[in-house]
Parts: sequence; structure tokens; C-alpha cells
Amino acid sequence: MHEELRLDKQICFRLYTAARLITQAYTPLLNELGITYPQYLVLMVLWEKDCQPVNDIAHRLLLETNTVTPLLQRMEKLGIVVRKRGEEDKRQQIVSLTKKGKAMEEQAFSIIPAGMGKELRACPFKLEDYAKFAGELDTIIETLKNKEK
Amino acid sequence: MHEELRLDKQICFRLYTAARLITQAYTPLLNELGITYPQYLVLMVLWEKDCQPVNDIAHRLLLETNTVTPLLQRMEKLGIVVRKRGEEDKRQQIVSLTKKGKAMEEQAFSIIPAGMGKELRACPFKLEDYAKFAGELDTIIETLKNKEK
DNA sequence: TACATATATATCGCACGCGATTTAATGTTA
DNA sequence: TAACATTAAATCGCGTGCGATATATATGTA
Repeated sequence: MHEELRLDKQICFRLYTAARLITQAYTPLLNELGITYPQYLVLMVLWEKDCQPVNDIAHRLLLETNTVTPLLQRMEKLGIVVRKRGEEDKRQQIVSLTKKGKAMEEQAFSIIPAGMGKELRACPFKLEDYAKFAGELDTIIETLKNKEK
Repeated sequence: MHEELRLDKQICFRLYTAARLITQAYTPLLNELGITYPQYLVLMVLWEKDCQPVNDIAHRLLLETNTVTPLLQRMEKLGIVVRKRGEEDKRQQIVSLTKKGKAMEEQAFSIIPAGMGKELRACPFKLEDYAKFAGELDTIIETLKNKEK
């Protein structure tokens, strides 16, 4: 039995599990908004800056366009965003928020932070630990991000 | 613009992204074994203790059986595991490693730790930080694990 | 200008994850 | 022991992720 291959040793398994569980914690809150977690991520990108081409959204989320395109199509069906061909560059699809999509920011603000706060209250994190933890995740992300470009 | 809803503030987005990227880093290594990351997790569980019912594997990985069952069916097709009805409890499917599945442990040992070491070499983690980081992930996991049981 | 190359999306196929439901076997209890 | 509840897996449906490929537009270059 190789120690290196034990599940408990795996930082990757922890990341995989923590990511799944925390997404699950979001789910009941996001259900109130009628969206999924990846859709919420897209909304956060657009709340920050409306009217972006598919590529910019994908880059921001470190996702491929073949993930983001169908996601946006579903969001368009939900009436949250609209897509318009770019005017200077007709290859682009410019994604923008509908009135409903914009309004969802307030709704999210009233539901998500409080709801997730409650979920994670039991997590005994000191604030400085929290910042360090976020920094370590960023280190991993930065290290792996540009592997074969 | 609500600060709380900014992508950069989100620990969850970081977890989601780090988990995806690190799984991507595993992919070329696991391709040499002909398996996926979740299949590798199942193998680690079985290398630790062979002949387990579906439920035990699912509990160990904090996954539902409706995720694990199809995963095991694919692994059975690959000739890595076999499933047999439990003898005392006929509802159970006992999953065990084939010769091929057992042999893959050595193969994994020769490929994965070195390969992932190279991927993450650029990650400037001190050893004590690493342990603390793992501990914080465990805290999140423990907090969220038994939410509504 | 004609043509090769690059870029922005879209489409396809497959493997997860997971909520919801189903089926078969086991436990429990009146 | 008959009726009901519980449990272990399986099945179904849908939304990601992502490798591979296709399509349309833009760009560079001879």
C-alpha cells in the first residue's frame, strides 16, 4: 500500500469535495433565484461589467467557451440575458443583462450573503486565516492556469 | 454594486476553480491509465480496502450512489472492477478489484506522484502551510457534510 | 486582391453530479 | 404472518465541463 496514494493524503480530493459541498450549500439559496451556481458566476461577471462578449466571460471564469455558450443559451431562455452579434466584429456575441437579470442583483444581495453566512457560521475561521486561505487557493490557481498556452 | 457579490471576494469561486484546474492537471497522467479522476478516487478507496458495497464507496467519497453506480458500471466495462450481489444482503453490490485494477496501483504510483509534483513544483508552499491548508479544507468539509441528516 | 491563417462561437459526444423516482430486499410491528 | 417502513441500488432527466470538430468572420501576406 503506497502512502502517497491514500485518499486522506490527497489535497486534490479535499478541494474536489469542498467545492462540491459548498456548491451544494449555495443550491437552496440559488433555487430561490431560479438559477444554478455557474449561472450565478456569469451573473456576477455581468453585474460587474455589463455587455461582454462570450470570450471575456469565459476568460474571467477560467472556463472554455464550449461550457459558457450553452450556459448562456439557457440563461437567455430564462430571460436573464440577451445575446447580440457584435457590430464591429460580427463573430462576437455580446452578452448583456435584461431588466430581470439586473434586478436579480438586489435579490441575490438579500439572500446569498446572509444564507451562506449561516451555512458557514460553524466554520471557526479567523479573519487572517481566511485571507491566507484565499491566497493559497489563488497560488494554486495561478500555478495551474497557464499550463500549456 | 454590492461588494459582497464581487467574484474576487468569493472563496467559493476559488474552490470551484482550483478544483477544476487541479483535476485538469491530473487528466494527462490519468489518461495513461485510461481512467478519469472520479474513477481514480474509487480505485484509491478500493486499494485501501477491497470488496466494498456501493454505499461504503459512496460514503467514503461523500458522493451519492446515483453518481457512483454509473461510474462503477463504466469501470466494470473497462475491466477494472467486478460487482457481485452480496450474499447475506442481496440488495448490496459488492465491488472488488480485478487483477488489472490491482495492478494499476503500481502503475499509478510510478506516474501520479511524480507527475503532480512537477505540475505543482511552482507552488511555493511551506510544509506547515500545506498541513494547515489541508486542515482548513477539512473544516469546511466537516461543517457542510452533515447539513440535513 | 486572392489565399492562407487566426479567431470567436457553436456543435457534438461523453462523463460526471445530483434531485427525483423506482425496484428489490430487508426490518419492524401489529 | 400480513402490512408497512426502511434501506441498497438503479434509473431518469438535466446542467455542467471539456476534448474534438465545424463554421463564420477577420486578419495577414504574397
